[in-house]
Amino acid sequence: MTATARREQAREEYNANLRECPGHELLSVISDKWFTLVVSALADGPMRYNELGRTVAGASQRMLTQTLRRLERDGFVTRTVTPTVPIRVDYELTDLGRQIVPLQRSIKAWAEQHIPEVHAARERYSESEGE
Amino acid sequence: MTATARREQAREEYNANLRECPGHELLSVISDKWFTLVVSALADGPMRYNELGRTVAGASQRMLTQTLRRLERDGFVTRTVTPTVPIRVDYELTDLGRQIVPLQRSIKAWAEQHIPEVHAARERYSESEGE
DNA sequence: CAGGATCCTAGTCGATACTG
DNA sequence: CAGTATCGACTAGGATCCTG
Repeated sequence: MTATARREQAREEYNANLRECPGHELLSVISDKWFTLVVSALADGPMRYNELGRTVAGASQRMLTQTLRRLERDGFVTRTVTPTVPIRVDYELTDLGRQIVPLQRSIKAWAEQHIPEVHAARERYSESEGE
Repeated sequence: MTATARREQAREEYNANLRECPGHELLSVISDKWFTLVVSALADGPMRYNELGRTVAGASQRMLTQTLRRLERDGFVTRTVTPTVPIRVDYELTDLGRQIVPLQRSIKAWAEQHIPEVHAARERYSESEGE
């Protein structure tokens, strides 16, 4: 089992390296299913929790909360609680949050330009490989 | 159960929309754990299967094969079989594959510039929230 | 050499129900 | 209103063994 253990350790070290790589770390953050949606929803201005839930329709409460917590933790949004009754919570992009919008746009631009080629490639592939 | 069914359908429609959105589709492709590694390995020139396995150390055979198949299917790499004994298979970036390198670089650039801010935000967060 | 097939586990995600 | 807690379904990913 020594070989197995050694492999496992190698893999973990490798994963650790990957996690430390800024590029991959950022990718894992922005490729989150809801990240982009929430950020672009907030790009137009601050929003309250339920308002976000309606705008980003499709997100369960759990996912919305989780995404917002992550965004707050990573410094992309601020969370402002107004302890009225009923309570009011506003989310707003930080400077960092606003700075990621251009990057998202360039990704989107690349996608719109080249995704058709990907689709074409897929069709050729499934054609030649049968079904 | 009608309400449940309706919600489920709404969610699936939403997911379908997301999948049709080029931006998210691209993100789901390039955020794959091994995609970037394989592409940048191939950026220096064609490589054989085992060669790739060594360069992208940490990938299991299964993942390597899976990633390569996806890359081939999506038109990012070509797979060339030379039926010698033993068999030889070369992988090489296509034009499309080469065109994604600049995008990866701009993502990496953003990451290297701003990830430190994310880390700082995380420290503040875990400090203030205890633990 | 370059994979395919199989099994298995750890984490992800959504639904549901409950709370300050 | 803005969440938290818990549960089950699902699946991605790795290990392992086998083949043309």
